[in-house]
Amino acid sequence: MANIHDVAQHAGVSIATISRMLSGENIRNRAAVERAISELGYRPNASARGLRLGRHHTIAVIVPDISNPYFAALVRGIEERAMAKGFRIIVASSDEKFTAESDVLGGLIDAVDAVAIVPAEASERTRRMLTELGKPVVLIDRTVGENPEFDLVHVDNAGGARMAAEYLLSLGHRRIGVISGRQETLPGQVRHTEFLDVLSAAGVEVKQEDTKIGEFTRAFGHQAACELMDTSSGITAVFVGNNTMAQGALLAFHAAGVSIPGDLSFLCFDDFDLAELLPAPVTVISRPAIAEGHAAADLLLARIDGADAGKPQEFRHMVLPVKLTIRKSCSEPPIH
Amino acid sequence: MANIHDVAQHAGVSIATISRMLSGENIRNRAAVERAISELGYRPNASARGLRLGRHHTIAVIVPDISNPYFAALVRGIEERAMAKGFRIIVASSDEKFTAESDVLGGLIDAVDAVAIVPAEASERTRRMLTELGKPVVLIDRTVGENPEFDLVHVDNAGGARMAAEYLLSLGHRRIGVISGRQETLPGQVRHTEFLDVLSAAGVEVKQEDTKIGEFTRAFGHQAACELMDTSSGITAVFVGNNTMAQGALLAFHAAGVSIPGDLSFLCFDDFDLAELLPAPVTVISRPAIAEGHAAADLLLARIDGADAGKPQEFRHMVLPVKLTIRKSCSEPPIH
DNA sequence: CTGAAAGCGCTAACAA
DNA sequence: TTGTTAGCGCTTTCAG
Repeated sequence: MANIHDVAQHAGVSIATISRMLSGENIRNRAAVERAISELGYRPNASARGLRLGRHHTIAVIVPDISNPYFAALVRGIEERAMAKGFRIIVASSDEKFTAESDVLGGLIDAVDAVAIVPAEASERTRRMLTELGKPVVLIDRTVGENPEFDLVHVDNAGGARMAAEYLLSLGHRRIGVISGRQETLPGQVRHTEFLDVLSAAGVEVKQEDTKIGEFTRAFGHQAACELMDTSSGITAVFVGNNTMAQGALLAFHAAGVSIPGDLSFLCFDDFDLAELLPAPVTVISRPAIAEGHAAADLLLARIDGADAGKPQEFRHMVLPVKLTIRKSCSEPPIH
Repeated sequence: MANIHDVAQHAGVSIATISRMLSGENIRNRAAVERAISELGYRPNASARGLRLGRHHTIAVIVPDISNPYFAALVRGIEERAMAKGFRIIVASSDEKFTAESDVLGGLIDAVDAVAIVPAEASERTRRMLTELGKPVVLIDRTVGENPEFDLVHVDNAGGARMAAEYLLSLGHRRIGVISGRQETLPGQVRHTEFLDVLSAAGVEVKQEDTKIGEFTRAFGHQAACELMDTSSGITAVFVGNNTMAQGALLAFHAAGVSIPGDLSFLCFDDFDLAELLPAPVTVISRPAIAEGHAAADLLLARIDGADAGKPQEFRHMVLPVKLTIRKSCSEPPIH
């Protein structure tokens, strides 16, 4: 581990000269220094530089669960942009727990320049914790507290829910079930209410017993589907709020021998691998996870530059489009 | 951002006392210091500590692509164990490129204590690059060069391939196609040759034209399946070396209207989500990605401790078991 | 264009 | 048990 002193000695100059060359200044015998650097395999020490500069070329990325394909793709998007600008990322999973986020960020914050987070809670304490970090923050997919002073990236949840509702309506469905995620989250809440609003405007009300709200998990999706089959025999279509719940629900319907779309039309948010290969290739509202990652990283990188340049910036909200991918899991309701 | 001086002043002691308390020593008025710390919201600066100690409580994790579900699960496993021991992880995707690995690690190495990597190449230059890092390294899933002096975690590829071959043989298949990944990688090579060896021992030879070798990608899997359909009409079963290639192949067979297992039995390495929901739920050799991550992190953490304690350790190879999950994509060959 | 020296925040001798 | 101090590797004044 050669350090700057070794290089200086090797090249017969002072350490200041090395440092200057590394930061792009012109020096007299650049050739000798370059040779010394490559001969010794010198790499500036990141900790020393971070300590001195207060900048670490590192972004903290906190997601609920890195092993969820959607979040993995999101992280990939952030990583691509960050790497391109010479930044690296520290990744942590929160398991949807505020305390995990808080602990991780507490121990991390003075080693990173910015934070990209899919927050577990929309709570006030989350907003406060993030504000107190004193570093650029971008919220992804979900908001937090009231008027958060952060950049924000999410997809057009309302538009997606609207397309879903209109599509189901256009096929003739009038008795529809809904499986939605936690209403304390932005996507959980917006997708749910917007979907119901569109139906309602068309004179279609979703019954209490046809509405299931819970965690964004495969387990809850499964449970909700089972409950729907138990208690409400009348629905002809179901709308599910995300991919993990959708997988659970699909498994439950399949196990119970419910034919899709013969007995039940199925529509959900988020695409997934192999969707085309299912017996009834599933129709989805898909969103661009990688692009969301790109947008989030761009926002952060811009703000880091801005902080350097001393120019304050407005907080920006980026809303990315979703699209309705029609496959074969929805049809007209069965005739009675 | 309060620092140790602020705390010392606030509590009326010297900075050394603070530092001591933080490292668990007994001090006289611990109460006052604790109060000062929480009032000022003091957090020791990670860069300063890293610079001073040369230890960073950080592990670099390099995988080919974090958005691949298998690698995402692997990272999750590493993360779980690392976090539990107070370590954090820096994640980077290499896109199967040596240069990316080398660049990333070069810029990273003096900010981390150890490296977990799924290396892109089994090449000698990879072995050398990793050795020159001078830090604990664990290789996951693949080896590198000859007699690498690293810990190694992988699954029982040979056993899995053997089970696959025996299962297909037991169903009566005699003309079998193989789609395998890059032979420069451990799993690519072992799965391929072991599979062929078992068949060969049973007197079954796989024809040249029924063997497709390429990248571990969805695109290659698709292409290979298409080629198989074009050139070799005689195969009754196909064995695919991993999940991404399997997805591509499945898509191709489906598009061509090949019925599984009616026309063709299908068996692959790696489980995937929704496998049970496919028209022919696919039979797989599945491996424990999270457990591999746990094992890798444990090895690294032990070695970091060992380095501290000055006790040298043997390099350890951990081989985790795989299992044959029989679903419905394999049957007896069609009768002619 | 260059070098000497201060100091980022912390830990670990060393002295008391 | 405590305080003083050197120094981890680097960047950046300040003089030259």
